[in-house]
Amino acid sequence: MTGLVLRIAIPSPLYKIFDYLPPPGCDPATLRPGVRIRAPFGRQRVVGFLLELAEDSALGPALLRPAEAVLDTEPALPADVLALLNWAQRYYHHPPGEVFATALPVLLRQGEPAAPPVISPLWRITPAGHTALAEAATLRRAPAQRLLLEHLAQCPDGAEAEALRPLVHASPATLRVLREKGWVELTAPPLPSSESAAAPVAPIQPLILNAGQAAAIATVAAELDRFGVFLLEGITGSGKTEVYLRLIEAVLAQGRQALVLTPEIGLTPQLLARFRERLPGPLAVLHSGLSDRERLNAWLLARNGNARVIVGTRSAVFAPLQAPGLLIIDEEHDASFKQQDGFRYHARDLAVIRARQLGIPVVLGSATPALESINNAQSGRYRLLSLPERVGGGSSPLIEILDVRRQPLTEGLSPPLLARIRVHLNRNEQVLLFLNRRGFAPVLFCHECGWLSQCRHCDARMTLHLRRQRLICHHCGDDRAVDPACPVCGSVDLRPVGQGTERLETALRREFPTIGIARMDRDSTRRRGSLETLLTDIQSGDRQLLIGTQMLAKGHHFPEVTLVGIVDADQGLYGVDFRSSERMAQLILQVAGRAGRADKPGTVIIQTHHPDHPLLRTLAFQGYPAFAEAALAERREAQLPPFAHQALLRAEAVDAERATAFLKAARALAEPIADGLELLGPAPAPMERRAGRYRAHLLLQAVRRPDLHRFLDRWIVELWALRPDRQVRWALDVDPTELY
DNA sequence: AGCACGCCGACT
DNA sequence: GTCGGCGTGCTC
Repeated sequence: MTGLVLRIAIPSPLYKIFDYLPPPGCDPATLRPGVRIRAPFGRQRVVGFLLELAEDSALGPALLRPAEAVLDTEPALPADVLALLNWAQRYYHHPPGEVFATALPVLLRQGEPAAPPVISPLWRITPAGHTALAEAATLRRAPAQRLLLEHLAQCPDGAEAEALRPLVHASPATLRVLREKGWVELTAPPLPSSESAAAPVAPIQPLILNAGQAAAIATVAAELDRFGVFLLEGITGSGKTEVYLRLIEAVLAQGRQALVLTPEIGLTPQLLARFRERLPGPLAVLHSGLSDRERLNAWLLARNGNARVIVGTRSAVFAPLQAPGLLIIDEEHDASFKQQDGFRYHARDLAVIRARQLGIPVVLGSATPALESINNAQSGRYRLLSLPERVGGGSSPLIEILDVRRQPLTEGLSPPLLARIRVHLNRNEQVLLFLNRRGFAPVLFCHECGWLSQCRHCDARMTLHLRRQRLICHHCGDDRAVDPACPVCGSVDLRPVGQGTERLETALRREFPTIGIARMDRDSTRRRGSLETLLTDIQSGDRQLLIGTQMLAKGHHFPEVTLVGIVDADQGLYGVDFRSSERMAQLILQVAGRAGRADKPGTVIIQTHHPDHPLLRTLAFQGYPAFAEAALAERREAQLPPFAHQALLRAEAVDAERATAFLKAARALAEPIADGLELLGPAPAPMERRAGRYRAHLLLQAVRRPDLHRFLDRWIVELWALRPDRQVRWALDVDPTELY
């Protein structure tokens, strides 16, 4: 008999839960699972998370230290998030302390009190402001002020500063000026009590829905009170967002909340503006661009129910909700939902688990669903909702395959593609070229001695960035000046090999000297605000030719684009990863979906050296569903996911031998208990050396998921007991999506 | 991961 | 004589 023992998740990478005695003189009533606890840990003090109370400890009672203080009066996380984290910890076999820490905003992890959130004040136009706006003469020379004033005139309830930010360049300064003139004022918003928030929202102006939208809404709306996974498949422009909005309105009318997850780049000001405009009350937004304080504030608004709609990226799947009613995952196929380091969870998969635990629906939306999701729909685990038509009619873009074999390419562009570009430019239409490789050229090569711009730390070449005059490794970030001569033989005959967006831009400027060109990639949009400027220029028609990487494939729509060129589809066709063709297909269609509108459908031209590739042809001539069908058939044949389930043990070390030795030992432990499993490896990772470390893999595969997890439950314990030397870093990745 | 301890080499 | 390099061990 020990008395009360606290089981605490301590933020450390150890595969353990730690037992403590209650803090001296603490009221046992405060010890509820989910409260944060400050405790001594080794020589430090940390903030842990109370998982459960127990009567005794496997460790002798004499060895337990008392915790220091209970930091919360109420659990920091609601029961459903605790249940989700417990599930995720067991499923992903990740150290509990790190799992529980990911669900808390940084400030709470550091022990900050969870004080009530601050609701941002609202900016509102004053009567004097209305008068000023009515006089034509005023503000003629202050367009930014005028824009804000006009916008606020349309918002009788006022608007958050954050919502005004995208409208003009320096909105805080402009607002300050307007306030000094007495034309706008700052008002405290009414604090929405849960009752008033629960009241049905005012009916919105009826917008005509097409049959697919109406059916999708009706189907989900009829089942808001129970668990169900709905795969909402609809091409770009088919009105998925409208379906989300209607369902959210239905959930709000029941006094419940909706949680919407989007890819990081998908969380655009346009999307948020549309949500703010349509949905009542403050919107809680959770993404990586927030300060710790803003993030905590939004998180608390979600938890106490002041925010009825929560929009966020991956980690928002753990957002606390006061009355959860609906989960939505937009662009559910997007790779950014899978965390690629540390706790490698998949937010889409966890959203499904969370919805099941809560007994509420979850909607997965995409124009190009993941093959896993399509398979789940076919097997009846998910319900498929299709939006086959574009809103306002119009057809999908026509896709053409352009055989570039034996064609004279100018910087990667074939004569037929150049001719087509010219036709569209002459018609004063916009053209978009997609090339998923930034920089000028992926390699610099010495024609004299064969030297290549090899990275010192990786098995990769350094990319030439001509404008910045640097060679940059896109894998480790190493960066050095470009020598005018070969570092080995001194020859000045250095040649850039292959194409990047920078080179494409240069070539097109030469080819079309009078045309405005916009390049959108991480390099050209690095400066804050430059992306916005570029988008404005594109919308105004100043730039007729758009070049970009996948940055261009997400979020933004370019209605005046009538021709899309996929400069190089070949990387995706025979990639090292079995998912590369799926990703290429999704990317092509995402890019295609950026273009055109109902009365001006776009054309997509795919340049390839493999015009007979069956999957590429299926995609081009029969569309994504047929492509998915064919790709799934190949996966089934090869016994690859989703027809098999994988886990990947990764190891890396400066010294290759140590990494492999660990994986060999891990394999030896696995063999006697690997019933129903296939073990592959240890094998070097596709890029064996990266950032100065050698990386190797052991892949585990099972046809039946329970076999895999029964195995992992036993194996993970033995792996931790292996205690490889400190040089080796290892991690288990359950359901890996990237095999590099 | 942190953090301390501990044991060897080159500095004011 | 000490400062500091990083190998090793531990964290309820």
